[in-house]
Amino acid sequence: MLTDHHREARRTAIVRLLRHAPVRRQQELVRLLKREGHAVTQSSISRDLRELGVLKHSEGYVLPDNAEIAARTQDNFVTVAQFVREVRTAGTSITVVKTTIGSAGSVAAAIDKAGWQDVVGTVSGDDTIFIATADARAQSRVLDQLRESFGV
Amino acid sequence: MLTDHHREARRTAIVRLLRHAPVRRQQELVRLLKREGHAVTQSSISRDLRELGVLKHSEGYVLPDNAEIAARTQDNFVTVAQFVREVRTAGTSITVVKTTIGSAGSVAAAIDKAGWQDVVGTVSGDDTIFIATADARAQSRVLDQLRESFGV
DNA sequence: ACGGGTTGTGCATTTTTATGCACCATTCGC
DNA sequence: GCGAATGGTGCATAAAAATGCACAACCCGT
Repeated sequence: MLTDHHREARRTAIVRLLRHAPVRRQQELVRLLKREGHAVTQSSISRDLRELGVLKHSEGYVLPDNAEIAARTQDNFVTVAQFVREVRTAGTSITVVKTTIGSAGSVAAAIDKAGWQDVVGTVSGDDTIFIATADARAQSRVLDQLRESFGV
Repeated sequence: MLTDHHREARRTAIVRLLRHAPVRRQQELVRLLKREGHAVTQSSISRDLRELGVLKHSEGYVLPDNAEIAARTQDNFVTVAQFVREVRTAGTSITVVKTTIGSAGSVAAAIDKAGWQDVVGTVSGDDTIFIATADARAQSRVLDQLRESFGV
């Protein structure tokens, strides 16, 4: 049995995949998830979709609105991940996250709420977030977590 | 092979049934439709739902929004039927339709658009429509058509 | 009147989705 | 440390939905 974390990470990936392109069959979703490192069968996917409140249209699966998604996952990032455009390092202590215009505040709030130990602090403008870390090693761990959370 | 009219009448009934209560299986819809006089099998229902753009949620079928429904049926009444509360005769030449507040105009427009020969004219207030007919026989035919169109 | 084309439908089957059951890992209480 | 409870998962299968095919009815052009 895997951990809750694996399940939540998979469900976050499902949401992202469904936003990205139409998926018409659960087996197709199994294949796409496998490509991302999530080994899972159709029966678990069926349960995930039901618990996420996803709808089935003849042309593909449709996500419920963001409020419902947020309520049904334990992932702070699932509803803001879509606004993240780019994650890059600047030197050894600053990590920069670019978002869509106007969304930096929401994304920064989600990062703060995650309470990552390695984050010394964050500051956000309109479409840019600076994340400060103590050193390059901490920066590297934060980068990994950002990439996992936002799927970039 | 039945006529287009039968198909459209059945699809209007499907929309009304799905608004009324949750339906989780196509076979259940077959049964509900049969109760209303529509003899049809699961395979035709599957096609109807696809062509109406209906979505499947784990707790039941979900209608797309009204604009999409209107575009996918040939029925003027399908989107306004839900606002009709009561249909009664007043004497032998007037039929009164009660609607939700503010909706009488939309419902009256749909009746006008239907172009029923027996309708001499209509007048609508905020939540009430008067439909004039030449005589009791014409009134009876209009009543039948109203009941069929609005499912009351 | 006839033939061809189109469309709706049901039957039977295929495909897809949901679920019962068993197993395993983790957590918690004693 | 151990046993019980809980929860996630896959396997196999049941249930549900989608679809290929054949047929029939209607419409239209000749």
